Amino acid sequence: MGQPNQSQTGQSLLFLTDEQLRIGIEAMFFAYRGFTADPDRILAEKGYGRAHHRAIHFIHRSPGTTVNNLLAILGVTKQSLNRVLRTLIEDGLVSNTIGHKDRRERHLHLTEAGEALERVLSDAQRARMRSAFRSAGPEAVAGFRTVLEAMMDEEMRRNYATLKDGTE
Amino acid sequence: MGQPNQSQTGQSLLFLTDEQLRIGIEAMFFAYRGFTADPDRILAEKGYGRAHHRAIHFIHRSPGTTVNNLLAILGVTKQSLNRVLRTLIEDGLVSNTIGHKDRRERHLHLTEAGEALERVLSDAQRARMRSAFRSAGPEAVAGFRTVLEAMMDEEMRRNYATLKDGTE
DNA sequence: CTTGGAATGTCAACAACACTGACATATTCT
DNA sequence: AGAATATGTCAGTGTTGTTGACATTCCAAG
Repeated sequence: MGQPNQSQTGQSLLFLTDEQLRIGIEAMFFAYRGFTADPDRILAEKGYGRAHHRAIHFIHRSPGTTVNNLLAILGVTKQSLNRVLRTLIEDGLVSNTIGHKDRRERHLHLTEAGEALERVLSDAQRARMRSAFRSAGPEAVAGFRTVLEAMMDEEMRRNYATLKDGTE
Repeated sequence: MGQPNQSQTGQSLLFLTDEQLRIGIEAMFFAYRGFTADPDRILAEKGYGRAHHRAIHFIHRSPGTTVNNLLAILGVTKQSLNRVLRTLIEDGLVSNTIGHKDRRERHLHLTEAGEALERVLSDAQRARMRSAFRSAGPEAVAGFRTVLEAMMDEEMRRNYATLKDGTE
């Protein structure tokens, strides 16, 4: 693994050297920091954290989703999610309605205040993404997406794909 | 800015719609999870966390670096870094030598055991990165890097650039 | 040389948020 | 009726971030 892999078919695989991979790894690290920096600032002012942002984002994305659905997407324990959800409901940002088909389920929606916060957060995040996309150009963006998709766990790739299709 | 990319009929800017940006945002989210998944598993077995991994990675990358250098790169408080560093030193993974030019500084190095753990961790992370790069191809990788670089904060982009050059 | 400020690093206490485990409740399925 | 499912809660623990206080070392002005 740690071995240099130069004895392949030659220079066509130069982008797979350990050095290139290290650069990719550090690019991920630093870029993710930028990716979360703007929302983090807004959330900190309001006494929320990144976990609240994730919940708000995916409830906005899939209105009426259940707690179990959210659990699968976020990949945290229900105790952890519940703590976040409880504060969001108490603060009137998320509503919690009993399912009519299966009354065990709780369907989650953003309230008007919740949608407002979501907009502020995603505007900030989108602004940075837009600026990065614009300066990189469409082909770079396509490559960006291709690599990220290949980096996901299989299970997450499925979540991503269904979200990508917009079919929920 | 200078060139006419903006004044076109919108066709060429389709990749900047809010929907496309949302997909990019979620791709970052899910991919980062995959990116950290393998090291996280190894670290959990040994009772360490992601912060330990970051410290180990950058000490390996820049042997002899000082605590202050590391602080600038990692972007955390010195108290937070110190806790992590202390356990690594206690466990014999990192060595801590007083600077001879400036005796306030501590120069950090990985011990043999530290290098061994670094290798295990980065092998795991590189394996995933390599597989993603290989299946995506060189052009996608170039785009990936371009977009990530544009997404960083200015300050982090400087850190990244100096690391990228390998000049420290 | 001494002294005071700046730089560097360490210790202590606290908060956010993840985890596990155990358990309660309501509902649905068999 | 009893098993399984979906949700919520309580208690305890660990990592990692924060602030505040403090010790050590260096350097430069007096």
